[in-house]
Amino acid sequence: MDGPGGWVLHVDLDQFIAAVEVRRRPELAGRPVIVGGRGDPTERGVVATASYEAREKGVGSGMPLRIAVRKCPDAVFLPVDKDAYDAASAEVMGVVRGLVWGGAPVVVEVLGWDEAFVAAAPEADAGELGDPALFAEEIREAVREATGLTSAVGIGDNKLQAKLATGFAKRKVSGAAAPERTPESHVATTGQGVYRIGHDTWFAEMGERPTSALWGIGKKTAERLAGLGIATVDDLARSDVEMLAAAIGPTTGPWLRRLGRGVDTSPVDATPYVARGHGREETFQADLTDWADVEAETRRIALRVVEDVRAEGRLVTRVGLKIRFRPFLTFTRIHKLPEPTLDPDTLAREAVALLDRVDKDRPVRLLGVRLEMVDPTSDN
DNA sequence: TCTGGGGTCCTAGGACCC
DNA sequence: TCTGGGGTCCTAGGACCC
Repeated sequence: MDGPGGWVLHVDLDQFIAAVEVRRRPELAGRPVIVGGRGDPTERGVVATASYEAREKGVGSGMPLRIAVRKCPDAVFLPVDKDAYDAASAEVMGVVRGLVWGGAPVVVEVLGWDEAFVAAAPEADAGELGDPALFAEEIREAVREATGLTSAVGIGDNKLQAKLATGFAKRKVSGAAAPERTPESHVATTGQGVYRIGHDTWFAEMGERPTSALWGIGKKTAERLAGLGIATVDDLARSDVEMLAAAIGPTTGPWLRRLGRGVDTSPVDATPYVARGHGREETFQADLTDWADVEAETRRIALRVVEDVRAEGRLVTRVGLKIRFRPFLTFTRIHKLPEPTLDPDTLAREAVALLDRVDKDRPVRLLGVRLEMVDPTSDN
């Protein structure tokens, strides 16, 4: 549901991880800061976030730390501190949830550490909502005042549009060139850090962009679409839905076309997130060559995941194993248990048993264990 | 690439049953 | 053997996102 005003807002914190680190260590302000792995750029690991100063040197998310340190040798490297980001995120989301719009507390759907959709509650007074851009500024100011963290806010007629609008808002904040605009869509432009896309401006904003600009279309899907003669959002919007269904899949094909048209009917849903499962995986600093070590590490990781799952008290129905061999060959194996259980030894043995279903002839780079839990909304 | 870790959802194919 | 047609369950992998 989009709420009484029909608007959806999307809040996205600026440089969240780097900002949290700089907030608690102000002496880092203005320096290139790279957060990733254990904070040691000689180890295996990738960049989680790079500050603007590091980005200017060509460092970006997902880049191996060993490459990042070459591009930016004077950067400060910090380990990923999940607990700190969890806490900062809870601070921010608490502020957002406390906001009132149209006389009622807003509906907030948290997307991750640093993002949330916001909509007016069904019981809000539509006549009192006013300009959504003003409320967007109110969100940004409330978050900044309470936490010291800055953000951008996108406004849309649905979640898809709001999410994409935030990207445009950030482009303005970071000082990069604003997206090209038609005279009509220029009207939609609001202050720094806020941007609106609606059905009225969708094709002017998005039509000529590549399909990969859409939320949900990555490199692979963009390439597949290009193979079908679909390069831009306009092309996708005009594509034949039967052809897409046949070429891409009965669910995904039609969904892609809806993306191209800026259509998204999914509601802003404040229901607390319930995980399907939990997993842990670990890339070893040195590949494991002794199979006894592989079994011992699998057991250790499995027991860690059991602890995570036990915290929720839901029984485990499936046990999955992920193994990555040198050089980068990845396999998954999964097994449905005859009976759901939470017994650590049983689950660890199930994980180790899955190792028998892969070849044991190469050094092991990564091991992962995933435990899927009973669906809380059904009997099993 | 020197290529993390935590998730979600979808698809395809095989097994199995009637 | 010149080997039906669904429907459902299970597994492996792909793709995407933060």
